[in-house]
Amino acid sequence: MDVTPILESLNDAQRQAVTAPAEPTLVIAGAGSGKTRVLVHRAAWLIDVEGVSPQGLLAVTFTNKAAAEMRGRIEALLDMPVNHLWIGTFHGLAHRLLRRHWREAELPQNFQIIDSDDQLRLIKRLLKNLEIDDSRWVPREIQYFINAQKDEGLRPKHLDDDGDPNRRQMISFYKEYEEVCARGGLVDFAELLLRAHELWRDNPELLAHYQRRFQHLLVDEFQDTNAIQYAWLRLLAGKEGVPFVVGDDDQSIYRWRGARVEHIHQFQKDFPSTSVVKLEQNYRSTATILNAANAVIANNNSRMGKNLWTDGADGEAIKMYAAYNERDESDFVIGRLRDWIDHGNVRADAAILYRSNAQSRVLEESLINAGIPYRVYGGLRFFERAEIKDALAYLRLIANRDDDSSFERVVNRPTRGIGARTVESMRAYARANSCAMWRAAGAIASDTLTSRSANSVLAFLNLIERMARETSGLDLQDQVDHVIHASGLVDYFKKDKGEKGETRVENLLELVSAAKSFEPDPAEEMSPLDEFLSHAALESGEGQADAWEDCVQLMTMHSAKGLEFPLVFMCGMEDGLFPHQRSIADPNGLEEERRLCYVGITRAKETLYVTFAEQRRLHGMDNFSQPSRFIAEIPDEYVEEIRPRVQVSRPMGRASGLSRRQSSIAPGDDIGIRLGQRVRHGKFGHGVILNCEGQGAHARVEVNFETAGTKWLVLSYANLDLM
DNA sequence: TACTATTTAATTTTT
DNA sequence: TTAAATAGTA
Repeated sequence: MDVTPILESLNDAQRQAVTAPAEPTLVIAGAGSGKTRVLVHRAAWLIDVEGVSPQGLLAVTFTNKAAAEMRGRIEALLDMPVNHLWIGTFHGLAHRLLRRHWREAELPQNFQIIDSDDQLRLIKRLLKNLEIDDSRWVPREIQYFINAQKDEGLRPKHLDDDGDPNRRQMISFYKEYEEVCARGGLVDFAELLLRAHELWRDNPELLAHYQRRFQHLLVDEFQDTNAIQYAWLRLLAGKEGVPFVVGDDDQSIYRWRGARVEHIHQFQKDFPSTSVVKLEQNYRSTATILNAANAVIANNNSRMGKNLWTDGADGEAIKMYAAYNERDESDFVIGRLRDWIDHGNVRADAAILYRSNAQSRVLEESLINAGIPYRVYGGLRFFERAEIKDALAYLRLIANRDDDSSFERVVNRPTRGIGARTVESMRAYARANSCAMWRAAGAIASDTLTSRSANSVLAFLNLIERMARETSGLDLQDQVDHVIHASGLVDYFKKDKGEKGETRVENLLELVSAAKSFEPDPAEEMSPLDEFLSHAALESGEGQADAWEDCVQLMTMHSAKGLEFPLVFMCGMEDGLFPHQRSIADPNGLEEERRLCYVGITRAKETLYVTFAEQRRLHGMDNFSQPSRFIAEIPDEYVEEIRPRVQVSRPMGRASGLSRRQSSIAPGDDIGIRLGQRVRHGKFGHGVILNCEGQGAHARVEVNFETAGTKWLVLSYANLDLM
């Protein structure tokens, strides 16, 4: 067996990981150190060299994208398709198990998956049913509570209210929610994982079967596993299994979603024979960028400890720009971007990163003004669009009449004279008789309702039945095509004037082609429609279809994880924004923000800009802020400050700008001032510099004083103190 | 039922 | 500021 292709391109540490013996292995893989490569080569090594059957391997990721990439790269490396290799997301694999063993999992065969949006609607509906004031009990918080419990593997029966009435109410909502889901055959994301775990836990023979089958477990982004995912892995690994997990404790940025970095430590306790391999050589960034990242993350406690290095060049300094306000910041970014593009670079190689989505607005405006094409990541995804969800709801209702979520979604969409009151009486009936809306609708239509609304309701029921009849036996795409028309959705959106309606109709037609290109897996014992619906829930589709054009990339630092760009701007580096206000007080929160900063810095391959605004309009109010503490954590030697456009004097060194050191401004003094600089005047008190002009002894500044208003002052006389 | 005025709240988001 | 959700009105 020639192992050259699998090993030749690897460095020592990577090779050590890839060829590790069949024992639990923990790979700590720094940013850009070849994490995916190690996973891919490990799989190839096991199959090609160790002779493990592809069927004996299970590879788990968090995103569909990562799963697809891994499969593609393994196949490329082995030069053959590996169809029987299970690669998927935690949710995808859990789903597969539940479909196969729906009976043991105590689920109806045609259970449907609901996404977070469906889940939230369902909770709101539930509150209405219980006649609960949803300003006192916020649906989002209930949703968060339920998911947090499920992420921890807890059912209502495991929960204790500790005498806390608030908690007690939450638990009862959780219980209610479960009952509604059970009645409708609905499974949310967290439920997929929890059920799959219980399936194995409660069916030892089944578990034994999978334990025998999957000897080798490959896990990507291990630092992001939540309790239930980890428990699931541990069950599967049992005593004999060989988990091979790859992660980076420094890139754990999803604690708020249940991810627990601690699993990295726990893993070594649970599998005492674990060997640890650290990948620290970085192939992405310049030494300067890596040193900066290392320095920042070194401020965190409780790390595994790791230092990225490269045998490449130092590269250019990190550029820091202190903007006057967010407008100035974005103008600066766009100016630099223009230069860069003018030098023959590709727009798509540049990324603008920010902490929160709201920051994109100003940047977008500047980009539009400058005529630079851009793309914002993280918008609504295809399957999340309202019109698509409408169409899917019809399809789901055809597949499962008991799906109340879908029923309520489309019962009056397009409007067909079934108003809130009618729906309300259906709800009441359904609640009183513990039955689905579908049956309630039938019952009250023949009973309680006025003939007019009864007719409307019957028409709706007939419509669904008719569509079910007419589409049975059709190909998937014909089913979808038929439904979007017969339901009246297409006509309904056509009526919408302007571009919006057009886009919606286009999207609906796009859904038909999505169905057309969808390839059901013959191994799954589901109808193609059920499979398509599950696919739609589990894989919400790409953000935007037109990923073609060469665009500057805008995204949050969270969404940037895993990506890399030659040119990166980190914008809005201000305390309060980044680290975010809501994380600053809590040490754990702050450390997570710092990890996010680490993620951001390590996205850059060659050039990194960090910018902050001294003044920023947030929620319609002007706020003054200090540069992010993370900026101060980057050693001076790696940073070059970019001068403001106004030439008052030299920009103050970083030390003076970022520390509390005070200094008086004297004429001719080299230590100058910047726009946004806070100052104090003997008579006018505290203020902020808005504008500057002139040089040396003639230099004047415009200062906005907190109490005295805005004034122009001659620097040499004003005797301002820098604050 | 649909449109308009008012109120409210404001990280990050795989699946 | 603004977007979304709700309440009120035609």
